[in-house]
Amino acid sequence: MSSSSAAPRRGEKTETAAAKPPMRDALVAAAFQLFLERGYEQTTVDDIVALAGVGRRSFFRYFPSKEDVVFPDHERSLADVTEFLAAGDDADDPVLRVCEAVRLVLRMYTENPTFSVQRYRLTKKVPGLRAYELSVVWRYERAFAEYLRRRLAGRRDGSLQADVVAAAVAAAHNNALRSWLRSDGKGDVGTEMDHALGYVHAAFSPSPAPADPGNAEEPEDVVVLVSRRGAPLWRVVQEIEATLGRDPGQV
Amino acid sequence: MSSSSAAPRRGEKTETAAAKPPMRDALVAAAFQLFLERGYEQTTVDDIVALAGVGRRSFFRYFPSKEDVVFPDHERSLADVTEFLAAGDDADDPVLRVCEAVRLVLRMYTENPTFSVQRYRLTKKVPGLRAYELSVVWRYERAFAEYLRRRLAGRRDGSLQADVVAAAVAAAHNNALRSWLRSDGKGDVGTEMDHALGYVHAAFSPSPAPADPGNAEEPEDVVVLVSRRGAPLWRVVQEIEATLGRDPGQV
DNA sequence: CGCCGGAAGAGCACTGAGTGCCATACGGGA
DNA sequence: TCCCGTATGGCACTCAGTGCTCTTCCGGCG
Repeated sequence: MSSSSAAPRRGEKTETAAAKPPMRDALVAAAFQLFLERGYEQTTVDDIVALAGVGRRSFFRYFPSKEDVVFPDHERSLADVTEFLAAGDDADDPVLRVCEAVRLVLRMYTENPTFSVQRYRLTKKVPGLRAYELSVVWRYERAFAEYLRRRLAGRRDGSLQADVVAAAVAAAHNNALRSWLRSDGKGDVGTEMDHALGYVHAAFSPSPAPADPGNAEEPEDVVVLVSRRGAPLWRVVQEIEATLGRDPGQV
Repeated sequence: MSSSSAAPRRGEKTETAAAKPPMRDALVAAAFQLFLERGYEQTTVDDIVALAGVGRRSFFRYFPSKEDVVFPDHERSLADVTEFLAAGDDADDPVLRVCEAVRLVLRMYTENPTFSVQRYRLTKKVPGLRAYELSVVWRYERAFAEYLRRRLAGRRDGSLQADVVAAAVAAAHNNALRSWLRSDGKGDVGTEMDHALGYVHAAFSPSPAPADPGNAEEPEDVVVLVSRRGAPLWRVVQEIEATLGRDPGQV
């Protein structure tokens, strides 16, 4: 019901990664059936394992906590994202690379729209699940920020830029995703996501100094002119400082 | 040890809000003493109440969960932030208003540096506390985003801008705050915070249409020119679209 | 002076999540 | 057939969190 595994026979070991045991899927299916019937908090782990016909101890072998059964694919998705970022070429725009990475996360949601919508309804109602989802999203954001920190190393305010851009990309992703989930998975998320990411990318001057000259990408020319009157003076000074410091020699 | 209450005598009711019972502070003090001695997870609630000399049930009267005792001031701080944002004039720059609001959060940390540093060391080590802190930060971010959503209503991509700006402001705040906490509370957080917020504010063209003409602030003139070659065409189109759509008539 | 009523706390029993440990069943290889 | 590693089931236990009741304290009031 939940994931993409296609009937791995028991005991079969695929050469690359672990084949998903059917028990895991059975637990997810049983859990969601009960969660949708009675609600998350009204369902105990004993109820789930009773419906799935397995022992209680087995549940916690597959899911470290009751909350984990609601997000069965995030571990793999997070691994995909970090791998994707680690495999990146040093020539491409770091911000764009993160935008590409966040589309991997989106893909995990769109692979199974009905499941994602059901889960969204759950997380919207249950505070505990909302908190858990936050910690999941935070791990993606950390992966983005650490990648950007590596790529922006040496740049002035590189650490700050990494954190802010990672948060902005994640927020844009969440905005488009939630809009899509609210509409029951109808509409074109991809386009909406690109629009949101385009907004973020335009807001932050990307302009990486390409390590490999002669590659396909040329650095962007960005001009930012900020003029303010009547505002608190210290604010203006900081804005100018930040604008100038964002990428020296470019403004 | 923890908060700012100055010995409210028992039974005394201040006219405005609830006077803080000393038991609450005693519980926080006992909890932190044990947390620092043996660690968070190695300390049970029974240990805390035994040290504080109160009944176990009383602990949960003051703190809904064991995690809450680590963040005893956030509820008040969150209330301050929402109140501050609700009291805002419709004339001022919404992004700057949020930047001011986030300084209220910073103030809560700087009011008691040693306490904040101790808590930072705890949250850095304990995953459960990290998750809890995320949910706390998320509530601030939601307050920012909802305020911005109100102020940017009607604007194209107003909801998106609200989410992204709120996330960026929160990320800038966290970046400066964490840097300060890592250095044991030494250094000038305020300046660092202003620098980070200035970066965020410069990245997003703030330009509110002032509801009250003739107020102190004039709208900013912002010109953003993005030129890219060799990049995926759809990306360029989205960037231009996002840049143009950010505030019609301004670019 | 004694009674009363509400608020704050203590004590207790209970549910449910999560863990450690051991027994058992299955399946492949020697 | 035996052996061994793995997957699973079955306890028993700790601990967070909750509902309930009883007590205590305190201020007001007849």
